[in-house]
This record gives sequence, C-alpha cells and structure tokens, in this order.
Amino acid sequence: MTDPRSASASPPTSADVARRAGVSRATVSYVLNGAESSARISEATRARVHAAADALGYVPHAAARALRAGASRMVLMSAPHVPAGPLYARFAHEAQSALRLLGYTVAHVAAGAAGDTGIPGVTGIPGVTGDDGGTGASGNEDGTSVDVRAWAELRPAAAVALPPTVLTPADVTLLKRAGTRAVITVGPPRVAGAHSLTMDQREVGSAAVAHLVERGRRRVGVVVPAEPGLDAFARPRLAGAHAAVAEGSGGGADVRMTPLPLALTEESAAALAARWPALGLDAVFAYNDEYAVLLLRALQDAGVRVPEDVAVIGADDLLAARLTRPRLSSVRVEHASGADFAAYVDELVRSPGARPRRRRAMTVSVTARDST
Amino acid sequence: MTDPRSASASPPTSADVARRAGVSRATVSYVLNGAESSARISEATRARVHAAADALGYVPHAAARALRAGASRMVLMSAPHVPAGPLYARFAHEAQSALRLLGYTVAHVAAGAAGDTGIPGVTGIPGVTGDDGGTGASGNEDGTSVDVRAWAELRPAAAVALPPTVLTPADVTLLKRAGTRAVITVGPPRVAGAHSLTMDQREVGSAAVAHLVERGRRRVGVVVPAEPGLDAFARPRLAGAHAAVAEGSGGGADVRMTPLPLALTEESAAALAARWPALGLDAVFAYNDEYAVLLLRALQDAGVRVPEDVAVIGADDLLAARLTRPRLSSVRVEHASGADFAAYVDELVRSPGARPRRRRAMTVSVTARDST
DNA sequence: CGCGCCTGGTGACACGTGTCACTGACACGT
DNA sequence: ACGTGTCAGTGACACGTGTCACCAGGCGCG
Repeated sequence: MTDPRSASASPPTSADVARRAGVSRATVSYVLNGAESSARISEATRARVHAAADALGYVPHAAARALRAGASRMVLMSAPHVPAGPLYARFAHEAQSALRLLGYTVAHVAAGAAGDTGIPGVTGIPGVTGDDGGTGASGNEDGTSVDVRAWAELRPAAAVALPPTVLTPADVTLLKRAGTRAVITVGPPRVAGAHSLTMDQREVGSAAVAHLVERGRRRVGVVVPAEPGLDAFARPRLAGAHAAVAEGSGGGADVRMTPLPLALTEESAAALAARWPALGLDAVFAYNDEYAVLLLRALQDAGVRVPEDVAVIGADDLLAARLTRPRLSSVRVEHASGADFAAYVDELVRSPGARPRRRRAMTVSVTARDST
Repeated sequence: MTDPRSASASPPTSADVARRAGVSRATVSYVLNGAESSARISEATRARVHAAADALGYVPHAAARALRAGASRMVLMSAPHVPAGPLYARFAHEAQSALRLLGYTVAHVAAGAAGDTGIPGVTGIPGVTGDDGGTGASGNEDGTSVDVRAWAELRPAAAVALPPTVLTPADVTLLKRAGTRAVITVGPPRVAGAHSLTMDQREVGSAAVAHLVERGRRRVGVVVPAEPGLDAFARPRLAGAHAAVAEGSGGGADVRMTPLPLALTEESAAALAARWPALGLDAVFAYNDEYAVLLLRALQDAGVRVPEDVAVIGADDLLAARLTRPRLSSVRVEHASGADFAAYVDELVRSPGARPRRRRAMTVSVTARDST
C-alpha cells in the first residue's frame, strides 16, 4: 500500500539517534538541546550525536515535547474572516515576526464562523454533529463557542483575539483553566479577566469629525459599510464620530450627523449620490479610504463638487487616497509596532499573576489634503 | 506569586474527571470520544461523566492526544510575508474554512524571513544564536531552512506552501520523513516529490498581452513591481507576457516588449511617466490593478491620453479598476474554490502512496473596459 | 453444577521527550 | 587507604491520552 521508497515506516525518534550514535537517549537530549550548563558531554560524543541526527533527518516531536514541558511556547492569534485592510495585515505580520524572534511559535487560526461541526477533536468524524445533543460541546454557561475549545486544546502560552473576534468571559475562563498564561484582546470590547490592548477605533471617528468641524462644516454624513463583516471596525468609528459632536470638540455644538450605509459597489455608491441633494450635507467622513474613493467618484459623476459643495475625508491613509483628484484627506492610523506588542505578550507570559491591565497602542492623526 | 483565584494549579485532566465521576479513566475516554461502537457504557454513567467534565471545564490536551494517535489532523499553510492581494486572502480563507469542515485544524504559520534565531525548539533561549556553529541547524544538504524544521516538529498531516514560499527538495524530504502525508506546493515552481496545485500566473501575462495584440497594439510595456516581496507573483506574469509574443498568439510576431520597474509610490510613477515619450510604447500591461491605477493617474497628469495614445490593462479585477476614468480593463483571475482544494488535500492525506500529481486550479479571462 | 454469552466496566501499556538522581572511573590531597 | 571532587554519561520517571485485553457478575442452557 505504501510506497517503500519515499515514506519509510515512521519518523525517527531520539531513541533512533541514540542507537545510531551508540549512546543513551538522555545524552542525545542533552546534546541536542545545547544545555551547556546542565551536563558535560565530551566533544567527540557531541559530534557523533549530531552526525547521527543529521543523517537520520531527526526532528523532535513538538507534541511530545510540549507534553513533557507542560507549557508550550505557542501563541495563537485569531485570523479575521474577512480580509481586513493592509494596515491590519501589516500589524499581524509584524507581531508574528517579533514573537518568533522571542522564541514563540505563532499560529493564526480561524475564529470559527457560525455553525460548523461540533467535533473539535483530532479523531472526530466530519459528518456527524454529535448524537448526545447539546450536552457535550455547548459548555456550561452561555455557550462557550466551539472554536475556543479548539484553542484550549492546543494549550497555548498566549491567546490573542484580534477583532472582529470577540471573547466571552466564559471563553477567557476556559482558556485560563487550560493553562493559557496570557489572554489578550485587541480592540475596545473589553472582556473581564483578559488583558487588553486597546486600539480604540473610536479615536478615528473623533479625529475625522473634529477636523471637519474645525474647517467649518456642520452637517456631517458618516459612511458605514453595508458589509456585515466589518461591523467590528465600523461601529466604533461611527461611535467616535458621535462622541466628538457630543463633546462639542472644536466648534459649536450645532453639528448634525447622518449615518450613510454604503456597500462596496458602484451601484450602491451611485444610488447614494443620487439622493445626495436631499440629504443636505456639507461634509462626509467615510469609514475607509476605499469607501471614500468610491463615494468621491460617484459624487463627482453626479455633479457634486468636492471640496466646494462637500468635504470628504477617509481613513487609514491608503495609497488610493493620493490617486484621486482632488487628493483625499485621511485619518492616518499609527499602531504599536509588532516588537512592542511581542514584548507585551512576553511580559504577560512570564508573569501571569499580574492583574489585567489595559494598554493603549494606537495614535491617530489627520493628513489633510485637497478634499477638505 | 500567582493569583490563587483565577489560575488554579493545573488544567484538569481526564483523570480528574474520572475521580469526580467515580469511574475509571478509560471510561471517561470512551464516553467523551462518543465511541458508540467500541464500548457499552450505561446511560447513567455517561451522564455522570459528562457532568463532571463540564463542571471541571475539562478540555483534552491536543499534544497528548496527537502523541498517542501518532498522526495529527493539522494542516499547515504558509502565511505570506507581504500582504498579498484580496483574492489571495480570500482563497486562503476559503481553503481554511473548507478544511475545517472536513475535520482538520488549520494553522497559518510564517514562512520564516531570513536571519532568525537558530533555535526552533520549545525551550530555546531567544537571545542565543547557537554556540555550536553551523552544525546544528543548517541541516545536511543545501540548507534546510529553519522554518521547515519548525513545521516538521508539529507533525502535520499536510503542509501547504503558498507562494511566495518555496520548498526545496530537501525540505520536502524532511517533511515526509517527519510523517507529513501530503506536501503541496501552490504555484508554478514545482518541487520534486511534492504534489502541486498549479496556479500558473503566466497565464495572466499571456492573456493580457494577447488582448492588447488583438486590439492592434504592438509595442507593449510590462510594469513589474520594484518591491522585492512580490517577485514570486510578478516574474511568472512577466514570463507569460513574453511567452505570448514568442508564440505569436493572435497577431503578427512583430511585437516588442519592454519591462518597466515601478514602485508603489507617486514619485516612482511620476518618474516613469516623465520618460514615457522616449519609450515609444502604445500599450502597457501592469502587474496589478493597483499598479495600473497608479500609472494611469501619472500618465494622465503627464498629458498622455488613454486609450488613444496608450492602452492600459491591469490584473486581478479589483474594485479600483472600476473607479478610474476611463475605466480600467483587467485580467480577471478565477481560482479553484476552497472546497475543491480542501477535498484535494483530504484525498492526498488519505492515500499518501499516490505519486505526485499536478492539478490546474486557475482560469483567467479578460474583462475589457474603456482603457484598451 | 459446568459452560458460554452478554453487560458494564477497569488495568495497563505505549506514544516521544526532558530531566533528576545516580553510577563508574579516575585524580588529588592528607 | 580514604574521603572528596570532577568527568562523562545512564536509568527511570512523568507528562495526558486512546485502546487492547481482561474481569466480575448475572443469566440462560444443557
């Protein structure tokens, strides 16, 4: 059945290496883990062990190692369902690299969409939803979601929930119960018991509206994505916009705000532009530069002048903002570096006793161009 | 030192569950794995076990399970360093979801950039680069890169290398030696011993050039990204463009081709546009719609008319292509669905004896708009 | 009673690793 | 000769799980 040429019986173990080198398994372990301090092995023996390991293509079994060690050095990060923006991807990538430099193995795992197989395990049969009703998977309180169980099974050193992933307090409890030393949520929805890195998207909305008000605009539309997946990012930005006018930051408190749902299609934008005159707005803050560019184009096609009739500001300062005419003003988001984040995670893993803290990790600034 | 309230001593094991339910550990295992067929446990006992497990918040230890089982159901996919386009992200996400429905645990792991700690293990100390010189990590032949070792340590059921990740034959050998049942590379660079899912980017270049030639253009520029990270995608597209003219597809063989490096900045685009008249081109194929939009804007600013003076075509059919004036023609890429891919992986895992095959998984078509 | 069958469950082993405690062998100082 | 110390290395256990082989007791049947 199996091809005898390529796939030999089973992966080599440290016992195989020991046999080949003519030493004990303990010696192999000492040599390969480079523990200078704990044992003294002669140079000749070391060489023999290394040679044997290389010849056999020996690679230690991570599962066995983690089992013995009790604590693994794995960091789990939730991967977003919806392809998020480039900054987001950059942050995730930076964090990953920095953590790896600190000796962690980083894995991005999907944050389970709704309705998948109730069997998270290794030997589960895909088609079966579980005959024992809700007793097995649904957990104790208000529904520990199944993906968190999968996370807990891996016994990670740290778990990082990136938006739009949300963790319930029950999730956090389960993870901590499974030995996770640091549970970190990124974003404003704070969860009891978890550390959090606040990247408060509300500040983006506040900064945008403050900028518009400062320029004398008073009737502000706010474009919110019609796509459901982006809610986790969009809602805080809208909330921030509202907060800014409530505080009356900058100018008078006579600012009016109108939410404008918009899908990422030309049709949707054209429809919005068609009813523009009836809205009576003199400024608009779009969730994103992508939405802003889309709307800007539709407005211009409909004869609305920017910035004379209406000021437009986007967010995230994407390249696209610089390619429109007029060039698009944008809220620039500068987030913590991946190295900082990694250091924070590492600190938490080392001293898990510390009570949950919050840390700000984002600064925003307005890049003013020609559209406002 | 540790907070006695939140983090109790150690995660509960199946032995704890057994003690609490007043049964043996074997019974717990039978009940929790739902093995109807293998053992007969009374309903009352089953209920007691489930209750105990829920009360304790018991979650099985994946490492121990994998160790015992020998083979895990984990699929490793390489995560690109550079944030690739939205289609790419979509494919990766689709594949992940589909695999999870088949009962696999999918993890994206970074495909190690150059120069990191030589210590892949669990107990490695981050700062130390390894005192034993090159003997330990560098492997046997031409440098098995360290990240592949990390992959092999996890003993995945399957490993998927997405571009720009490349696997050497030595890498493939190492993985197979570690028990990986399916090693799959995606993209044209075929590797001996590995299965591959060819998503041949050359077809994109061929289709674009064929379209331009069909419209009567003869002197074609090809924009290639100056960013090094995109080489894996860009080079094949350029090669495909060359191949198209070599074959003389469509029109005469008198087509001339000029590569045009371009960075994703306004300055770079302006510089290229400035020397445009000297190039004497009547058409341009850009690696990507992003680059195409950037160049289009720069050309228009420099007084070059599109499509009268020069035809412009991009690729990937992004939203941005529809927002320019004139609207941008683009090569649309339709890749295999995530479900298909997952089924392929599953098939390979089940019967690893099959000799490496190749499978096409991409179709391209030209969406003609106003810029050509 | 002896024997076999079924129900409901348990004891023990193996998976591969890291590390503590220990062992010979040899040198040295008194 | 004896205690002490160092060198080079080994034996054995524990980590948590899945599963094979076995067992106690009840019951039917000859």
